[in-house]
Amino acid sequence: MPGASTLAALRPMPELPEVETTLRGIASHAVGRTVSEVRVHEHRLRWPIPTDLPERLIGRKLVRLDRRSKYLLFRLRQVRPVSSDREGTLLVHLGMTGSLRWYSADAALPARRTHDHVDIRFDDDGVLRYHDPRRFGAILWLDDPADEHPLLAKLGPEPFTPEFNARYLQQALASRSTAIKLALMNNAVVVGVGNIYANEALFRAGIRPTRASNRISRARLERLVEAVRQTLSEAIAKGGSTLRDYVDSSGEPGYFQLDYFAYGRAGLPCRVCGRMLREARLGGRATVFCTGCQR
DNA sequence: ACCACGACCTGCACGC
DNA sequence: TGCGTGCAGGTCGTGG
Repeated sequence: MPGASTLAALRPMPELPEVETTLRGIASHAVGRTVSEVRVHEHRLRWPIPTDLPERLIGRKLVRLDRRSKYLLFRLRQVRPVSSDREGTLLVHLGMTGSLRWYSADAALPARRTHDHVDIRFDDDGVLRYHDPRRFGAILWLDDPADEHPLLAKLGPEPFTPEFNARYLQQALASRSTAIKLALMNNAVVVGVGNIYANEALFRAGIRPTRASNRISRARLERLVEAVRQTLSEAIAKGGSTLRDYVDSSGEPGYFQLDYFAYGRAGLPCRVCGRMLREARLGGRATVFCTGCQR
């Protein structure tokens, strides 16, 4: 068990693996259910939760649950009072401290705690509860086609699709002299890479976070693409890194965490070469790297 | 067109 | 002990 200060330094946030883990946890319970009740206790998130959210959701059946970038997209189709092809999308973003937890009907729903902002009840009496201390998250209703919504329209490729490859990256970065770490975290370049995984992927790829984006060889971009995928997929496989605030959809405090090479390790010896890891600030974010392993 | 940075928000660690 | 300060971080919006 690491000391308390170490834990604090390693407090992960809902990055893509955590969002993916949440999706998988919820989908098995909620898909196919119809919304029966919606309670909004606090509407002040990043944007106000629409006041008509209950009437939008009630009587609609969750037909699919998708993820685009770090957005969870609940596809809902009208079934009551009359069935129709009307479909809409509930968009949920966890911000930095948000979590969604499913409470099955088998047990009594626990009393609301501080920062429990929304309850969505389904026809089997299961409840999806949104919790978000810092309220950086978002809950919005999108009329279809949701993909044309401004929040989704200009997003870059998903890291696991074939579109995200070294050729694409080289072209996307060709006109950018900005630091590669900032480019990686730019959602127009590729989605789903936040601060933690940007640090880790760059370490694994052997690329200095401050390096100019358009000064990286194709071969090294190949390595970067692989590093991004490996870092994310390892984290997903481990159930998402878990942090103080983040709880997965069943409420288990995740004890899974990537063995970080860089993130949160400034001043500690590099696990590969032993040199002391350096810290810089890039775009206001903690940036950790090894002067020996990363060029 | 591009880029840097402020703002949003709470909880926690830290120093005086 | 208690208080003030800074940091954590996703991402939109703004100003350069």
